[in-house]
Amino acid sequence: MIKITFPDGAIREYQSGITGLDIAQSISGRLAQEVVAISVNGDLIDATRPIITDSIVKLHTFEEKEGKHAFWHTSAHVMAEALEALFPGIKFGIGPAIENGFYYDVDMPNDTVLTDKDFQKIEEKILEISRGKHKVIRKEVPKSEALDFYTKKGDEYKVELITDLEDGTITFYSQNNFTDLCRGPHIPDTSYIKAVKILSIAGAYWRGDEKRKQLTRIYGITFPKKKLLDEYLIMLEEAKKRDHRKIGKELELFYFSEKVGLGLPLWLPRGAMLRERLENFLKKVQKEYGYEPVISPHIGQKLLYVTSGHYEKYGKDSFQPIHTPAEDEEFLLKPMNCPHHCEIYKCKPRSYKDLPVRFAEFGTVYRYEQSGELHGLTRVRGFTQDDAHIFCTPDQLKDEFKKVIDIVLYVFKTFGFEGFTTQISLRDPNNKEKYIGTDENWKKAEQAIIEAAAEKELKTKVELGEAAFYGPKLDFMVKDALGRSWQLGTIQVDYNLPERFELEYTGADNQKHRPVMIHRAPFGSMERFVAVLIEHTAGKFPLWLTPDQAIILPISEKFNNFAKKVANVLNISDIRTLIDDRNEKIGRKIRDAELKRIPYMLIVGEKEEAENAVSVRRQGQNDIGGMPVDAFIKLINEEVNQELKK
RNA sequence: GCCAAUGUAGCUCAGGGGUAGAGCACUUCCUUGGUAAGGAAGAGGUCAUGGGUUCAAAUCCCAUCAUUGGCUCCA
Repeated sequence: MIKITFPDGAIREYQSGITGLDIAQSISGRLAQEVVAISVNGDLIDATRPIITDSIVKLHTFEEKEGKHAFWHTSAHVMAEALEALFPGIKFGIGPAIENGFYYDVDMPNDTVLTDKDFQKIEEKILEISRGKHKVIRKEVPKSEALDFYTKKGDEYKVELITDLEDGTITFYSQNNFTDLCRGPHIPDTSYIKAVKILSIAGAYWRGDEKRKQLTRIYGITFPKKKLLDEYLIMLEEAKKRDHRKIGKELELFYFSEKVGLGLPLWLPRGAMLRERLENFLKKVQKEYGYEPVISPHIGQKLLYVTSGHYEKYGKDSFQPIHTPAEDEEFLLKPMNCPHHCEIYKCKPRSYKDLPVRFAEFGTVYRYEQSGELHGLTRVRGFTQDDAHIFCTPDQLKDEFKKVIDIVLYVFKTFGFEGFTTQISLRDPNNKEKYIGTDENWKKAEQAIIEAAAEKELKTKVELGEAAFYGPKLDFMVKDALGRSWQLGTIQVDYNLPERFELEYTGADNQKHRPVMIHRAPFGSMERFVAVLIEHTAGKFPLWLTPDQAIILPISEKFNNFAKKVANVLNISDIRTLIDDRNEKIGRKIRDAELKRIPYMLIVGEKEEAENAVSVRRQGQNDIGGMPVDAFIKLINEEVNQELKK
């Protein structure tokens, strides 16, 4: 007999060799139907594998991440079998489970091109295989046998994968007529898969290497219940409705013109006003934190970026230098604000008594992004960073870093990004050539970030090799209303630019010292932040920020004059107010205002005119009653104050 | 940059070798209506661009450009 400990601490005894499924069965028949994988002493394994020693066991259903992973991994295998049946001669790369579903990279036979017209027959074939209730069988194989299997099959991708594996660790999983190299774990049999959707196809380089062959990547998702698939598809529809490109067009916030150039957004009046409000919001916060505004031009001498190291690192992948006509001097479009700010620091001698100095600028920068990478406002070629650079003494670094964290947290709170995560990006210790700067400085910088984050009690994930080339960083990722993750704010420590620009301050000892620099952008860029905010709010911006706060809807044209009077009063009181004086019925005006996501609709007719009042309707709600104009102004002001409260 | 799909009116889209279509938006007229679409008429398009095939191309073929979904990249 062996002892099995459950997550709640309960211990039960079972025969040695019992499986996860048997354990589930001993608890309830229903559970046994739902368990798709188990963890034994922290290792995720098949629910059908025997357990032979005392163990801590956790049962996973599709509800859990681990269960989904096994479920989708098996689904990838089933899809592979379906593809092999439909397209004989197809070769397989890798086919993992991902956050939402799975994919398989395949090499289509004879250059067949797969299109979305093939999706349905693939789905049908997958369901046909699933219904067969084929057991998923695990088999450990020696490396020689594994190589032999795929060499005979003619699948060079799998052969390459196996060549890199160590003998003795190789396992195959089979279901029905299909065998795949796989670490597992997998669900017990194929019948768990009840609903499937092939989502999209895309090209993907073999092993992520653009020099190697491009395979076809097929994305799909499966569920143990049809209902779950339907819900997922509804969620996808919802995400599409929130797409910032769509809402940006509907609300006339920004526009892309082919003539202006790809990736170069044009901010329309309502978008520009919104952005201006965002900038003012941050300027106010920054002023409180002791930042000073600076302004730098959009181009700079090539030498500036040679000094900073950006030219060496990115020169080839940037917009190419601009030459002056007479002298043939070279200028670069500004890809970063920091070199300019370093020169501002150098404009006069600095004393330790002056530090820290904090230069802030909404600086527009230009970066050459590959054409295929451009995407709405989230990936553009010209964008404005809410940039600032803090120059401080090494002793001040941690405190300054913590103050920046405070600003970022305040920003996130104000905009309702509750579920953010943070990532500390450090240098890859095995690949130091990728970075500039001394080991000692890197060590100090990394240490400061780790400590500051810990002292601010941030839950961080540490990633090696993700640092910027000049220093480590702390990034903030927010999840929007649909749970998608976006990187926004960033804080980076930099010992290298002060070195390269030979920045100095005079210490209390009357000696020259080198300051440390912090780069930081709480929004990241105005473009990306607005995009994420649109998707997060579905275009229903907070009242203080939204382009139009109120719209007056006269019942008929007879009340247009009164409407103008009210609008005038409100606009004078800094409430951004429109009038809908079209020759339309009130129902129509309400509908259009709702679709424009204007927070307050003020209906005025005979009764309101007599009482100098408005009848108030909140967007997304119904009539919330009438009130005097003064009372409405108070209501708005209170709501705005509430939104901006610290 | 690479792979694939797409490109028809301001927007969303249907159509398809032989008069260019719908809904919304727009203009004018009627209507003056109390909480999510009042009615009528009108205007609006070199069917992305350039070539080719054809008696005839928006439709078929090729190239280019752009958009979308991925891949690679991301200071």
